[in-house]
Amino acid sequence: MISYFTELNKLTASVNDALSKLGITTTSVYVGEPTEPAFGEITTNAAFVLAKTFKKPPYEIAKDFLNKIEYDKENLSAEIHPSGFINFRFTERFYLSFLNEILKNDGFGEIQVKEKKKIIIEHTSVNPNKALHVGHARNVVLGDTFYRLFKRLGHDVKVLNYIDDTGVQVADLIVGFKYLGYSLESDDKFDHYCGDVVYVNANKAIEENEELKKKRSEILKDLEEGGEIYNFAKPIIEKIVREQLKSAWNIGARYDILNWESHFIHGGYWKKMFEILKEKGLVKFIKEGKYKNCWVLLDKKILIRSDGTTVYTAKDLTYAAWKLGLIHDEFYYHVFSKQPDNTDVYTTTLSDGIKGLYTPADEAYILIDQRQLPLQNLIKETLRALSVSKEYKVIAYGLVALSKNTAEKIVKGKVEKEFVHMSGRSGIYYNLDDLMDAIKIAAINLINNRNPLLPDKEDTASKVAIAAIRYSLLRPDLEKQIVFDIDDALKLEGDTGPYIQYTYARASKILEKANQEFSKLEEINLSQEEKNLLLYMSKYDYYLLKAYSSMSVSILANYAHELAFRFNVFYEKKRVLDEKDTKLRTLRLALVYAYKLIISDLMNVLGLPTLKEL
RNA sequence: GGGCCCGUAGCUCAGCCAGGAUAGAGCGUCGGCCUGCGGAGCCGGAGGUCGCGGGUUCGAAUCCCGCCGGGCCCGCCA
Repeated sequence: MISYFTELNKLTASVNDALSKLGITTTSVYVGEPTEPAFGEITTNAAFVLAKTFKKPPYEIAKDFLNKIEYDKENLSAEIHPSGFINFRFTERFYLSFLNEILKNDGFGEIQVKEKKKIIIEHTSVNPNKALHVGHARNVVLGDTFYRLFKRLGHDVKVLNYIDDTGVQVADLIVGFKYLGYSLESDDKFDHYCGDVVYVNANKAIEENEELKKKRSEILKDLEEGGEIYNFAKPIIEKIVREQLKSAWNIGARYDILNWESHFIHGGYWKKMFEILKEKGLVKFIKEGKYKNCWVLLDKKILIRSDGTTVYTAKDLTYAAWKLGLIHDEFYYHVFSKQPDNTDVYTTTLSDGIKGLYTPADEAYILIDQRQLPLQNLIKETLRALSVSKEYKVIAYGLVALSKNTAEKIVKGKVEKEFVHMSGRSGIYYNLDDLMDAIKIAAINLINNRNPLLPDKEDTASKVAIAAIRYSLLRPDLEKQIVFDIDDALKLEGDTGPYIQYTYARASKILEKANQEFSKLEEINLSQEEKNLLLYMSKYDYYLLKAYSSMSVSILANYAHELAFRFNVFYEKKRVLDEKDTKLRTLRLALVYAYKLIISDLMNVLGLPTLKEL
C-alpha cells in the first residue's frame, strides 16, 4: 500500500539518516504534518535544529541539508520556505498511484500494528437496576469504538460487560419488590420501570425508614451468600440486563461475555484472590482503632468490612486478576443471547455449559469515568505488586452532565447551576432510549420535508440517530466533561454524524447513476479539490494508528469530519456525471468510488451506519 | 488539608503529548449560491488580551513555576 503514512515513514528515515551522517543524534527534529496546507503535505524543522550546532541561518542550512536527504522524487517535491522549514509536496503521480491502489485492492486493505495482541476490553458495566442514561452511553460508545479500532488493526479482541448483581443498588430495588409491593410486571420497558419508579421510590423510603435499612442489609448479605433472596432477584436482574443490552445494541454495540459479580464470589474466585494477597503480604488485618477487624489493602483501602462482607474493590480486583490469568478461569459458559450482528453473547455459569471459552488476555482495558480513576490505579498498583506482567489499562473519561435547560425539563422546575450531574438515585438523568426516540422523531420530520418518498423512513431515522449520538459522544476529547443538551442533540446539521452519512449517500447516488467499472487510471491533471480529497483519503492508516497510539477516538471522529468536508467541497466544485471529457469523468467517478470505500471503512470503525439514501 | 481534570471566538470544541511559519472548525449571526450528480451542502463577512502573572527559549496556546475560576476524588459506597 502507498499512503501518506508510508511516505512519511520513508522521509522520516531519510531525514534521520542525513542527520546521523552529520553526527547529529537529537530526537527533537520534527517530520510531519505542517500547520497550514499552504506549506505542503510533510514538513521538517531540521534546519532550525541544525542552526544551533552550525551557527548559520536556518534558510542557508536548509539549502545544504535538502541535498543530503534522499527522497522519492516520483512522489515528492521539495521546497525551502524563507523561514527555514523544508516543505514537501506530493506529486500528481503519488495521488494517482494511491488512487490506483485503492481501486486494485477494493479498499484500503489490511492495516496492522507490528505486534498482534490478545486484548479484552470491559465496558458498559451498568448497575442492573435501571436503564442506561446518556452518561452510560458515553461509556458504551467509547468502549465499542475502541473495540472496533483494535479489531480493525488486526488484534484479537473480546468485549466484556460486568454485572454488579450483589451491590447496594440491586438491594434497593429488591426492597421495592419485596417490601413495598411494587409489581413485577409493567407496561413500560422493564429497565425504565425499575429505574424510574421502583428504585427511586425504594431509595427514598429506605432513607426515611430504619426498618427498611435493616432489610436492605439482610438482602445484601443474602446476595453475597447466594441464598433465597438471590434466587428471587436473579430473574429480575436478568430481565433488566436483557433490556439494557437492547439499548446498547441500538447504538451499535456488541459483547462477547457477560460476567456476574455473584459468580466471582459464589465460584470461590474472591477466596483465591484473598489467599494470594495474604501470601504476598499485601493485606493486613487491623486489630485496633478506627478500622478494627477490617482487612486493608496496601495500607490504603479496606477490602473486608468488620462484619466480614467484601467491598466493591475486592471484587473488582478479583475480576482484574481473572482477566489477566492470575486466577484461572473455571467458569462454564452458555449463550445468553443472539445479537443484532448475528454473533452470540455468552454468560458465565457455575455448573452448566462449555468450558475454556475464555483465555487470559495480554492487555485488559477498562472504561471508567474519571471519578473511579484512583481506585483503578490502586488495582493497577496491586497487580504490579503481584508481579503480573500483562498490562492492565485504564481509559478514563470526563462525566456527562445535563445542561441547565435540559435539567429543568426533567425536574420540571428552576435549576440554579449552569449544569447538573446525573443521579439515578434522585431521578435526574436522561435515558438513552428516550434520546434515541427524540432524535428519530426529529430525523423523520426532516425526511418528510426533504425526501418524503424515501422508503424505510423508520429504519433510516434510527440509523441517523445512531450516527448523531455516537459522533457527539466520540468527538470531544476523552478528558473533557460533556454538558448534554437535548436541543443541541436534535440538531442534525454541521459537525455531526449525519453530515458524514450524507456524503456517503451522495457518493452512492452518483455511482448508482453512473453504473461504471474502473480499470487502471492513466496520467491526468488533478484539480486542487481532487488532490485535497485524495490527500485526506491517503491519511486513513496514519490516523487509525495515531488514534491507537494516543488512545484517542476523538482524533478519528475529527478526521472523519475533515475527510467528509473535503468530499463535499469536491462535490460542490466539480461535476462528475455531467463531465463531457470521458477521461476526466472516469477519474472523478473513481475518486467517488474510492471515497465511498474509505469513508465506509472509517464509519464502520466509528460505528456510524452507512445510508445509500437519506 | 492532599490529589486528579478542565479554562482557546457569544456558545460547543480542535490544536498542547513531540515549541516554529497568518491560532482552526461547528452552532449562532450577517450576506451570497438550487428549472439540482439531492442545499442534512458549499462560499464569504463580522467575531480571539489562547484564564492571569512570571520563567525557559532566537521563538510559547503548546514546556516549567505560581496564582485565579470551574468540576471531581480522598467512605467499613459502587
